[in-house]
Amino acid sequence: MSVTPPPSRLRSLKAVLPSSAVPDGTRRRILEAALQLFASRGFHGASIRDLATALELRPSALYAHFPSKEHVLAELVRMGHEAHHEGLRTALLGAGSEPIEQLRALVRAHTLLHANHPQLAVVVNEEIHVLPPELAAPSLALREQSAALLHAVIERGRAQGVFSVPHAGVTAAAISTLGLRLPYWYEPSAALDVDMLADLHVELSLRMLGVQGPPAPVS
Amino acid sequence: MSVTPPPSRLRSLKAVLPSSAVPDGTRRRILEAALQLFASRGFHGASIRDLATALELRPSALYAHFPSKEHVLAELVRMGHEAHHEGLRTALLGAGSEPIEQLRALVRAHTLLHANHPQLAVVVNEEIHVLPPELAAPSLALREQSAALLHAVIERGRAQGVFSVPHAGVTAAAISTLGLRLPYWYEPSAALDVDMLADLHVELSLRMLGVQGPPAPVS
Amino acid sequence: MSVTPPPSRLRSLKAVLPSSAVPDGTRRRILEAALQLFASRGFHGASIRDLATALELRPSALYAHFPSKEHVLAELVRMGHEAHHEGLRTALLGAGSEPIEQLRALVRAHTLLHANHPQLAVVVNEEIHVLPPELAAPSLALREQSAALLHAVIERGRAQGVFSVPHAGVTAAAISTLGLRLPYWYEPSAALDVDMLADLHVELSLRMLGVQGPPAPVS
Amino acid sequence: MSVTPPPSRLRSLKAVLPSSAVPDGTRRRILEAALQLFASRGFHGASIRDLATALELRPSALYAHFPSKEHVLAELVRMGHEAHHEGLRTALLGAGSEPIEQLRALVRAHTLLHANHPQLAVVVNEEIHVLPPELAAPSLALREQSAALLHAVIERGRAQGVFSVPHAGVTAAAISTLGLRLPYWYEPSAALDVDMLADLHVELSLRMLGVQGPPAPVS
DNA sequence: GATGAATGAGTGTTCATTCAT
DNA sequence: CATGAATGAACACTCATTCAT
Repeated sequence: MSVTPPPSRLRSLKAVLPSSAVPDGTRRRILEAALQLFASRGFHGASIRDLATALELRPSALYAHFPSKEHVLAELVRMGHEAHHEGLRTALLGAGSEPIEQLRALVRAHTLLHANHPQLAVVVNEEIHVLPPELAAPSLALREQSAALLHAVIERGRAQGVFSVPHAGVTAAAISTLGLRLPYWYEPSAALDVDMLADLHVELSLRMLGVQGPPAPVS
Repeated sequence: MSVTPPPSRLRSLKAVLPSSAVPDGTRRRILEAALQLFASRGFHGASIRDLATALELRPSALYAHFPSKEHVLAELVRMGHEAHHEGLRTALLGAGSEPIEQLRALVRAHTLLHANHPQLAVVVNEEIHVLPPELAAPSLALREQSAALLHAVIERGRAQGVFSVPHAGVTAAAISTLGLRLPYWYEPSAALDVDMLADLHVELSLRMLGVQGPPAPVS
Repeated sequence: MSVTPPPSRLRSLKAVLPSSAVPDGTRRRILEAALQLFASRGFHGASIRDLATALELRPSALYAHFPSKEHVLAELVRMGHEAHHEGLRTALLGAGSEPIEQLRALVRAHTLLHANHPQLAVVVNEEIHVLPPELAAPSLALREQSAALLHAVIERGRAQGVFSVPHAGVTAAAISTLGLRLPYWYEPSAALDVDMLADLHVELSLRMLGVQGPPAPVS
Repeated sequence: MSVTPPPSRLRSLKAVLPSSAVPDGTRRRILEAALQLFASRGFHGASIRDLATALELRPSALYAHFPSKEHVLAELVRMGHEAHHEGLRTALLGAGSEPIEQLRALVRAHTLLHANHPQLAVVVNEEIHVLPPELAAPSLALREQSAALLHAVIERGRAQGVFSVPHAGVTAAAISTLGLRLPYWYEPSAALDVDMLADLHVELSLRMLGVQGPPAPVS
């Protein structure tokens, strides 16, 4: 009966995998289409038939590449967490030893990842809970490692007296959150491109950490 | 057949409706059970049968109270937005005319609502997208009004020179976001109760707005 | 493509449940239709859709009465074993204390049950192996009790010297087997009705046990 | 996904083809693995994928050797019936002209075949019904010829007055049945090896035919 | 001979919903 | 108000089989 399109929580941008690790071919196409569908309708809201239709394949063909729908999600979630963790780690490595520079690098990378891969960010954060524990575990481990990177930088900055913060945990959560909600409202534009956005998030983070930034430009 | 419990994205606290507007009775019990289920498994992940089972009722009995599963969600989403909007409006009314006091009031109310009603916050933010436009519209309108309250305060503060901010929109988004992710990590405790949390969010918000707070206490 | 009817291992007699314990209604109709289908095509060869079609129902309607296809089979297998065990026990109770009379009663009951309920005999014996252990267990327990009845009679007869047998176990198996293959070749007729058949099996059993019967009639 | 092994109706002995007519190679390996699987799970319960997995092959590889799954079964059924018929014929040829000796030979051969090739016995008897008539026909013809051999011996013995039997058909069925259920309970052991079993079946058959055997040994 | 990718039909089962009682 | 029985569509997934390589 229904001819109206199903509701979607994200604009239908082309979904882009962050990793070059997945070789071209049907497997990659499945992951990309699934990323798009899971991001816009949720794991339970997107059926294997929807996925097959989007790929111009028959549902059964998917099972030559993944043992189950859950495994497709698990792979996306794993890739998302790895790209995120790798992005943070690489940023930190190029940032010298100053806590302020390290924080700049982390926040910038965090924001760029979420702004450039909004679908993956959504899937990773909203759908990981449908995975059974054994499929979610590797990603949850990575997540903790990534959180630890931020915490360590904040603690070092505090120890050195460059950060001044009422509550390290809540502040760290606030800084993380800056990126996590991006996919729901941000869309790159000339007036606010990803680079400017990253700069703004860096500035806001430093303010929360009690670091006096340069004088704020007019809006 | 399945023995293992389905994965859940939230701890299974007792779900609590914010409003006294719903009279006791089966209708209220349905809303409370649905809130719990939709929050922990998502709208598509929780079936009418699950809901009926949780209520010790037969699925068909629910249709005497709501015309469809979607209408149950719509009602929750509406209540959530109304409670939120009402909470912000009330806070603002009691806050005097100073932008700093107004912002304090808004952030405090925003944080308390999300900390005290985590299930409703999750359902309102993650599941509204499954509603067809006509059911989602009233809530989306309220949401814009609530956002406008925050924007107006920030703009007034800026005009009066008490807020100094690199980008009003991004900063407003950052402040809103502070509350939205709470349900995923925050749990009230003696070491960090909801009141302290609200104070911390106020402090972080003011810092982002360039307002020098009191000297930060250690940890 | 295929328009030819699926192969069947049994003639399509009306399947008859042995028990009056199942009340009339859809549940009973399902059991009867399943008995017919499982007997003629095997559990795996008969689909839920076949069953629903035979009942002029939609497949989903079956799940209001049984939680799974396996549970339908399990119920049939249980009923078959209970009817069998009950039949043997009742026969034995009315047979006095003479081993020969007791054996007569057991063989007669065993044969009548298999001859009168060929579908149930086939399902019970050929399909029980598809049940998971927990569903098969009660029936397997009954089966052992039934076997024990026959063994006990043979042993008592041997102890009293009225039976003379080269190997009790093999002979007991041979007597049991007399009934088990009946559904594959026997069809009641005026020339060989179930009563005559039971008499013949009694005679053959006694001969195997070394008991001199009455002079054999000419074919 | 399933971790528990599928239920099986036969112990997982190594399945052994009776015939040296099948040359070594993949075709023979397929037949042996199929024999094992069809015997333990039934034709419909064992998939081409199961078969390929057991052979460490891909499903498509099987189609270079057999045109369909049904043809694999048909070949097994044909081989089983030929081995059986050949076994009976050979036994009869070496048995002289006395009905008693002929019957001894037939029963002995029948029992040895079923005891030594339980999987084939099960497949031949329980799965032939899934074959379409044209694939089953040759085997059914052989089956009738084998039955005719037994009937002929019984009739000659009756005509000569050495057998005395209440009903030739029922008695012949009883004698045949002796072998058919063997795979479900018999396992060769030192206490009851196949040779002893064959002797016992000969003895039981002769008793059913009214021939006084040697005095029965104790147990 | 064997493979990997695909197909089309079909599997058992669950879905939200209806309706007579 | 609530139930039990039913529906029709959809679900994730498996089936035997094909075919280009």
